[in-house]
Amino acid sequence: MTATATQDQAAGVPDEVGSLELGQIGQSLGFLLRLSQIEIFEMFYRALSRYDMKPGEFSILYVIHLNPGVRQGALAERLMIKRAHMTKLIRLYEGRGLVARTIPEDNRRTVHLHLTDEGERFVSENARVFLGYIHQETDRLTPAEADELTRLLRKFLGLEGTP
Amino acid sequence: MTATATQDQAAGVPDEVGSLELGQIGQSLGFLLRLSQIEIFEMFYRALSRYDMKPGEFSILYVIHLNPGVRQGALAERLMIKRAHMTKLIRLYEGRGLVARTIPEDNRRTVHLHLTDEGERFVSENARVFLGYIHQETDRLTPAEADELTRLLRKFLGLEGTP
DNA sequence: TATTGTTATACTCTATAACTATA
DNA sequence: TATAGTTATAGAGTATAACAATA
Repeated sequence: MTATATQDQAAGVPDEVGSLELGQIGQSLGFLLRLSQIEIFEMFYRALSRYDMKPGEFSILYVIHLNPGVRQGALAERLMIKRAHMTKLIRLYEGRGLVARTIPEDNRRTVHLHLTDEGERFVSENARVFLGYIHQETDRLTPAEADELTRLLRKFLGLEGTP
Repeated sequence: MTATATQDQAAGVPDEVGSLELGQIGQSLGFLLRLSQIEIFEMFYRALSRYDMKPGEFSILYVIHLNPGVRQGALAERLMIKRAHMTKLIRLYEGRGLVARTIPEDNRRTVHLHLTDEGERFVSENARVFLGYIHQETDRLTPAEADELTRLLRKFLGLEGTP
């Protein structure tokens, strides 16, 4: 295929998408991750757009749900969201009545987060469809391959052995 | 670890990042891809920031280099970049003297792209360090695991068997 | 002096839709 | 009428730096 694509170009034949040569970029983890993420987002919106819930939004609320009282900075670090950005997001969820912020007496610099009753309701109402979707993400792979893919990504991220 | 994190929270013990419970989100391909991409970008800028070259920028020029005369829309589709966005990028590279646009006589709706001499020079000067970087992306994995990871991502993307 | 969160600002990427030229 | 590219506009996500409060 490599030779063909280049020959076609040399011969002035208009290429089509499928025959486009990617070279070593096609083996780049960064390139493949970018394409995969776009693909996942498109799948997500095809499947779940009617639920008016973004992946990032649900993720943050879900992790607060699993870790009531989590410190805002720790949440940001784990989710690789900058602290300044996390402030905006949390204030947004607070404004929507989903998250409550508390400042503990023993360290008044920190902010602890938990879900309001409405936030808990939001998570439990959406968890089934959202978490169910997670298992459909990898339709093109066998179950064993899907497991292996997540295992490798977790190892790449140094997430092995963590919850 | 699941029980511990929750217990700690219930006991009011401030959690730290490493003990944060991610639940099923930690198995989500979308979540892992997002974190992995951030990680790759950070590695990239740590390693290559002095070269004043962004991954996306090099990718586009490299693929034009491999497919001289490629139609702009085909390039956009393959790289999953919206046509409107690709127009801006190509105009930018054209303004920097790296890319030339030609409109073929037989179909004057289309734009064919190729690198200028300076564009070719840019790619050949940067290819070694950029493509060399690609092979360092997966330091935390064994070579076999890195191969398997890219293979699985390519299969997920339906890129198997394409160049 | 270091940590935690906040505010302000700006930039990149991307989406959408309307538009032009061409087929 | 459909296709390819362009233009204009807006929004999301994120980065940076300066700042305040607290330790």
